[in-house]
Amino acid sequence: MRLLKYAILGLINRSPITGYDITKELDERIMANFWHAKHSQIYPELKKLLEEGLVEFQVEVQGEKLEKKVYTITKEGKNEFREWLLTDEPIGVTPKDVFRLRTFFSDELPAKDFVKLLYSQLSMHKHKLAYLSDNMAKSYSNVPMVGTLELGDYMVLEGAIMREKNVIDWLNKCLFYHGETKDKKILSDI
Amino acid sequence: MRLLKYAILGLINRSPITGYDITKELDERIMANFWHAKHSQIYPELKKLLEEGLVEFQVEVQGEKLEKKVYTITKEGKNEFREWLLTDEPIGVTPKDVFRLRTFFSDELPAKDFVKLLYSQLSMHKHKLAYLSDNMAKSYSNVPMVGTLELGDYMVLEGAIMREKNVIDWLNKCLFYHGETKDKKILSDI
DNA sequence: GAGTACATGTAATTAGTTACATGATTGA
DNA sequence: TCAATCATGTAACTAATTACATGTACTC
Repeated sequence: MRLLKYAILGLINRSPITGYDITKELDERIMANFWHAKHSQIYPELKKLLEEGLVEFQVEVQGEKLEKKVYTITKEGKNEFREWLLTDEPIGVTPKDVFRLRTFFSDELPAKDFVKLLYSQLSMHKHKLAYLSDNMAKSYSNVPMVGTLELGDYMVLEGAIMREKNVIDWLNKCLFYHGETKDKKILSDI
Repeated sequence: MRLLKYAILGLINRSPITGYDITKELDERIMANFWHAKHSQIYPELKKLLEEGLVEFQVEVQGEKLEKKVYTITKEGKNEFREWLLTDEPIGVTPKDVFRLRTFFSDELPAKDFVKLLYSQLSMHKHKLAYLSDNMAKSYSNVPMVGTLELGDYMVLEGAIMREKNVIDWLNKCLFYHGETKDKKILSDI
């Protein structure tokens, strides 16, 4: 389905960008909440898009001689991207989740060992939630208008926050089933 | 990281099973809520596990001549599986989500087209939630005991239900941001 | 001058999907 | 007898990760 193609095309469509910056978007910034790719996948894909005439680039020189390729989208690229954006799709297979795989088989483990894993996951997801909430608070004081670039960012960021909260709720439920009460949890946090 | 290895090993560890039935578990049953693989990936992996001495099989004959291989786990297999089950891990990259990719770029679309996509996703996720809830109601009247096989099933099924509810909440929020009120939604459902 | 970030690529390997291939069993 | 399901595999291809490879710019 060439989905990476559309992730990259969409980014270039937003504004001219280098392969390096595309990598950063997909690796650390807001897009990392629903897509990711390493630079070793991005550069070959850019080459392909170039051959297909969907993007083009101009060389910009940074400092004395460091050349960077700034990609822009072509008319054909914009058309293909818009067409893809409009297509509806079935919800497809549920993404893989290693911790749920462990949870499924957790009866093989002494309960106290699994509880330890639950607390560890809980701690990591709480940190991630704090990071995302902080990002949200710093970036938006209210919901952006429909039709703006910012609303897309806002919706996916809110989705990521809701997802983390939900995972935390689930982990707490699993802890509860293992006899771990909120009181115990608070003590363990100190 | 050979994660499919552990998914398969865990299943065989639960009880002797054929490649065909492993496929069904990963394709349609409860495991599909957090892992999946096609038979074309499973049969070669079973071969590998066999070579590594982690599993073995006996041939059972169905009817006149249809042979099936029933796999069981070896002592070494059980040890490796238990060791893996105990290891803690970082939360890792967020899984890819095509609809969120579209959402991120939704400003490129006329609002009414994106709203249509939102309603479509909402409908599909509601159906999935109904299916999962039905499954839960039919299978469990209360939470299984700690240490039972059933608690693993219960926790991941509950996790899947919570996840669907959460996605539905998020879709409704996105619809709200686009001026779609609950009233409108109810009308559109008729 | 050293370390980090910027910048772009390729090679080798592993993971996963789609298509090809074959045959038996069961129930309507 | 026909269709669906049971049952097991391989081949070709696409997607993704890890490792290899190189050089510049900026800041302390």
